[in-house]
Amino acid sequence: MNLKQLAEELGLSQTTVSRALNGYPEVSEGTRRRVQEAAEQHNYRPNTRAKGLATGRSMMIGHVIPASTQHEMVNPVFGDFVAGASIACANRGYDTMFTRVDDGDEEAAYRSLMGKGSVDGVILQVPKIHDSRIALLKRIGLPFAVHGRSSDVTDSYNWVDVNNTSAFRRATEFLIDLGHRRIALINGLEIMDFAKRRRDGYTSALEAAGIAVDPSLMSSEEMTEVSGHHQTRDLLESATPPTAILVASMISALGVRRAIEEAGLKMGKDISVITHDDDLSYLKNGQDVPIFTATRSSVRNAGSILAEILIDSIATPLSPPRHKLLEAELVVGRSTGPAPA
Amino acid sequence: MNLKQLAEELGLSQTTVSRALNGYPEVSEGTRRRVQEAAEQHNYRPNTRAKGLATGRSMMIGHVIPASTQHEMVNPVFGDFVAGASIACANRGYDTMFTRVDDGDEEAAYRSLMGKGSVDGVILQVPKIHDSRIALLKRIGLPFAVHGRSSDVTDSYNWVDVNNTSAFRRATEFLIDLGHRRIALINGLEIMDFAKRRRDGYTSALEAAGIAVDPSLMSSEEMTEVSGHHQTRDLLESATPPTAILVASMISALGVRRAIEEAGLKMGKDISVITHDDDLSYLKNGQDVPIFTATRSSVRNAGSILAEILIDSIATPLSPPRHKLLEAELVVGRSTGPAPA
DNA sequence: TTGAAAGCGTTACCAA
DNA sequence: TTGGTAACGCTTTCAA
Repeated sequence: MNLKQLAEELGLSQTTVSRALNGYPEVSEGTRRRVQEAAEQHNYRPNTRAKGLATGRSMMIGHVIPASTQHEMVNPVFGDFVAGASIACANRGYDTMFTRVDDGDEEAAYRSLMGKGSVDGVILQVPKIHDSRIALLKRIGLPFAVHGRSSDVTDSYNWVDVNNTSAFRRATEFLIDLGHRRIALINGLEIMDFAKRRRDGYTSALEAAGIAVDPSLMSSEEMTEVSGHHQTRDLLESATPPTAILVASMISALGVRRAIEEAGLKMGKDISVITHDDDLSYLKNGQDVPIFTATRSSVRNAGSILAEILIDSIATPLSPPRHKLLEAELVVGRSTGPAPA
Repeated sequence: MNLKQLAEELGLSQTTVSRALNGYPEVSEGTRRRVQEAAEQHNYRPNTRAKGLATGRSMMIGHVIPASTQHEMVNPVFGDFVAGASIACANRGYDTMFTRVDDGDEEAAYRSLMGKGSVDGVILQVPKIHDSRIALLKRIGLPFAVHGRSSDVTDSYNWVDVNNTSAFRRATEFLIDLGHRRIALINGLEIMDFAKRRRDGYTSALEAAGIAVDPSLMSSEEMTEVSGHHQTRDLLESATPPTAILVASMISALGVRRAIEEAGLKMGKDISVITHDDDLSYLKNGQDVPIFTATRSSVRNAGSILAEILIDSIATPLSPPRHKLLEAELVVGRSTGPAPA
């Protein structure tokens, strides 16, 4: 059933039926009800492509996943983020599209999405410290928003991020408070912006406590079980092994646990381990200090906020962000778009 | 740049340009080259929605993810499957769309996708033993293919599955060969078809070896770390604990490991544990017997084959599957569609 | 080998 | 408050 047939059945014009269904004010209440009922009864849904062609919008938000980030899909937070974003999109009438590309084909993918008009905007994840995608998207004019920040990029853009720096600072402080002095950091690749921020949090806590930063205790690799395993093994085999380990990723942590077990050590007794995905807080001077709190739900929340911001910026590219910015424990949202016209 | 502009620039009609770009034979080679070069140079891409409207196809394959299956997204095999499918789709010119729905809204989601014409077909995952989605999709005429099977469904449909039964039979045989007699199965929820098949493989191996199936050694719950943990704890606390555990999911296995560690037992010494995601084979009478081999790449492969099958069935709904069916170690593909006209 | 023109199912402008 | 009609950007039939 299409609009034409529905209109004929009702003895009305397509125009009126369309208006009634899309909530235009100039339709009489009686007509509107009649139209809505008929539409309901015939299970009518406007064709996406026709609607898109007429309006010039695809009502679709894209996610481009390069192969190298592929293993990120293993990461629960990826799923949480995407779920949060896609629900928020759906609430605003937007669908979610995935494009999986080989490394190096990303630029082509964005150009293609833009050229074919298949999406109204894209969500960027896992930005690098210097991320060329941002400049590209600005250049070709495809609206976007970033989950995370890109330190070296001076262009303005919208982003939402977890507060990695303060989370890792607090975690390090916690371990210091427990009496640890040799605290290792098992980090992700530090071309990733979030990894750099995490390290910054870690080093700043050490420095504040007057503990020298020891490079041999810091390790930066892909966040996989295999990497986590040998990063840990190397640490444990060194002349002066750490008494505590701070792990940036739940996936790496699998390998960390395994290596500790293999070394015959007992976690929590011989060595302390904190992972970013732990839901953790502790009492300090009678105060409950959060460390990593509900990371996964924060990320889901971030996805949903980010989607909202993106969609707002699509609807009215030059208006100020009409968004309540969050500055919650772990989620920081900020909109640094151009000033309104 | 759109077709009209490109045609004007070339001094040709839209018709000819369209034909040249879409590989129609009746275009002279000279014209074709000229058109292709101009298209290349201007970075022209046909608008998806216009093309879709004209052809009646959306060139989009959908995945509907209900909230309850959400946690499946945590499972690496989910990512692998989706990656395999989406690459295969891309190779055939199809995009991939995700719809995340609340539990119970699935039926509405499929109806909506069909009604709006947003997808040409959908991929079903994690079928239940009796799965009502299959009948629904047949009823509304939305092409689909299933990753896994639905034992209680008698309708014909296309599916690709991992051979769960034989994998779990072999794994159980392996443990029996090692001398184990009290082998536990930590399974997913057995309303899922694959979970039932896994149990069947497990029990059939026990029966073949003359070992009585002990219900107290079989546990069936959600595949989460928390469940895996307490399933294992219960097993270990029983009067007659198992000497080996067969775990259906890598996520549950996290909890299993933790529970074993907490009980002060050592894996591989006090108790043997095999997980479905292990890449495992063993020597038996001088022969290398595969157990779980490269499950993740099998699943990726399954995704790709399934997408191909789905797309073939969309293109020519009544033709016989022109597909090479696989009967590899762990992947079984089979097409049981209606006979060709 | 090429082109004109009629769709595809909507929305949106301009009249009535 | 309603309707006629021209877009939207492409494919496809029919003619030339």
